[in-house]
Amino acid sequence: MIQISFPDGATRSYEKGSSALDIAKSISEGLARKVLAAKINGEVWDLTRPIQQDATLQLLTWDDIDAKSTFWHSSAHLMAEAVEAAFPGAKFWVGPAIDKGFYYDIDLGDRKITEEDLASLEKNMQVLAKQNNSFVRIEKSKAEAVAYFEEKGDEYKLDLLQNLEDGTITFYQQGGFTDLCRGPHIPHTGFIKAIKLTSIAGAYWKGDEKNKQLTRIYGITFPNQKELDEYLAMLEEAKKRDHRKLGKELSIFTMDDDVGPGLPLWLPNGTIIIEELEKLAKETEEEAGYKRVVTPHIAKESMYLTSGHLPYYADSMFPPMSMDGETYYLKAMNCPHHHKIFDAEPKSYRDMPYRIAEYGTCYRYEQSGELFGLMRVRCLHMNDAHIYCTKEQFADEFRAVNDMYLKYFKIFGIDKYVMRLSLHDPEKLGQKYINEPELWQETETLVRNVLIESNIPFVEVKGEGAFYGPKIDVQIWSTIGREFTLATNQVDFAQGRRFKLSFTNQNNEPEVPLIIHRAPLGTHERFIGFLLEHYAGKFPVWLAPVQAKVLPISDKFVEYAKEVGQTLKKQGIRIQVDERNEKIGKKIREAELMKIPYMLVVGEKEMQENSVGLRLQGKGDAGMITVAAFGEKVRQEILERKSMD
RNA sequence: GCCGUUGUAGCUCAGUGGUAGAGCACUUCCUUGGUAAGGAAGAGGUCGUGAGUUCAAUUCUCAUCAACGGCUCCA
Repeated sequence: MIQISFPDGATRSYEKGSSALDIAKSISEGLARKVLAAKINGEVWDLTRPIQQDATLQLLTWDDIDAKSTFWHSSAHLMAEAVEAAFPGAKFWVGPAIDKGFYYDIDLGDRKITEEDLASLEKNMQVLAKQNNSFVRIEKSKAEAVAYFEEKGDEYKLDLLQNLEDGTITFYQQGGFTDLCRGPHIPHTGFIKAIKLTSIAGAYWKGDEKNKQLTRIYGITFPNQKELDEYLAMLEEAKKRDHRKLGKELSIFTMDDDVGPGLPLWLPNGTIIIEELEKLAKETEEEAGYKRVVTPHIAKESMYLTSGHLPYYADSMFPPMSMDGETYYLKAMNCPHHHKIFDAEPKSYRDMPYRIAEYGTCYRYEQSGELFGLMRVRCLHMNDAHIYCTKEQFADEFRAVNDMYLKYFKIFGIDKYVMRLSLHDPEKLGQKYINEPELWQETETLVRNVLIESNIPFVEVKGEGAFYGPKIDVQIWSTIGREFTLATNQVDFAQGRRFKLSFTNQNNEPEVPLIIHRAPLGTHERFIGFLLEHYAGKFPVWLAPVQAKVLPISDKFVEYAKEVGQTLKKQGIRIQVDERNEKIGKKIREAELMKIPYMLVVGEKEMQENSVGLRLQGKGDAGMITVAAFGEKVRQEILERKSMD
């Protein structure tokens, strides 16, 4: 007998070799029908795999994230079975579960799969699923496994095998499909009731662009049709929040073929948001002891050789231009210019920390396939600043920058983000990272400690650092699930020396400053793209391009509406008057669609009482209010940069 | 940059080997209406661009540009 302990603390005895499914059945038949996989001693197992020793057991149903992964991984196998039937000889690389669904990378040889094929694959998957084929775990020795795939001529699986240790290799088989696979899997295909193959894409083998491109098919499955329908409906909802769609609807920005890809044109509405953000940044930075600077958009090649950017990033800078025998580049970053400002006048320890800030315009030649609305562009306006400080000042300065981030996030109500401590990869020292192993260690520890001391939750990621030092990136996800770095806070121990920057310390010796690069509001492009999605276009009053719109009931009240408009405009409120000869319902509808926070309906009653009929966007009629009281209320909300309830 | 898809009016989208259509938006007129679309008329497109096939191309072929879904990249 073996002892099985359950999550609630209970322990029960079972016969040696019992499976998790046997145990589930012993508890209840209903549970046994629902359960998809089991966690044995914290490791996810097939339900049918015999348990030979005492263990802790957790039965996993659809609600559990590990069960979903198992379910989707099994669905990938089911899809592979359908693909193999439709494209005999197809070779399979890997087919993992992902956040939402699964994919499989496939080498189809010369054949091509099209969107139309997806429908027939889906149908065949339905048929195969209904056969309730079991996922059978088969153990083989490595030699047997190698022989099997050599016979099959499958170089992909042979490659996978190479990296596996000698010993037992597991295969899984369902219906007519067998695959090298670590598992685990759900008991049988019958659980998969609702299937949607979502897209076809190219994907480089092993993610390396020098390798052959495989065909990747993405899909998602559910244990019932209802959940699939809900999922598809949710995707539709997400599309409505897409900043590209909202940006057009709300006249925030536009793109034009003649201007060029990735070069957004900011329309008047978008420009208002830009200016409000800059106002916020300038106030905040002024308060935090930054000085403002302005630098040119171009610089000579020599400066980027000094900075060390050129060898690392030449490919993603716009090609150089030649003038008077000199080579110039459009700037892709502001730091070298700022270093030159630091260097323009001699500095002593009394000048430190020296903080300079600029909304710098940068140009980056992002690969054409990478451009994405406002989130990934070729012309960007960065909320940039550089802090030059002594080693002793570093921790305080770095902490102050983090605090500034948190202050901003509070204003914008940003709570869904991940702070990522991005470190170097020791294997790439000298290639992707400056070859200073000890300095890396030292600064990474410094940054980590600041985060720990400030009680900021974070994750560490190797190989994501800048070439000159570690950094903290704030990661966000667009409504369609793409990941972006919204803001960044970086340490730089390299450029100070490269630019021969120094200050005179208290011992009258020259000392190289540490540099902090920071951009809490990221770039206008990405930040506004993010805000559009974050607020679903419903900007708080202080950011809203039009803060209130006066809607006269009929022509008779246009004069009064204009008066109200003038009064509020004088108070600094961004206001419009809808003078058109339209019914009030239509004026309201359009103001609602433009997501204008306050609609001021004016007619006979309001005119007599020097009032407006207040309507709140998305909430409806809020009753009468005097013009004076409304002006006071809105001025206060703007001043506080109040977020909408 | 790579794989795949798409490109028709300001927007959303139909459609055809014989030089194009709807709804909304726009203009004018009628209507003066109290909280999400009042009515009528009108104007608006060299069908992304270039070349080829054809008597004839928006439609077929090729190239190119751009957008979209991914991959790679992201100072």
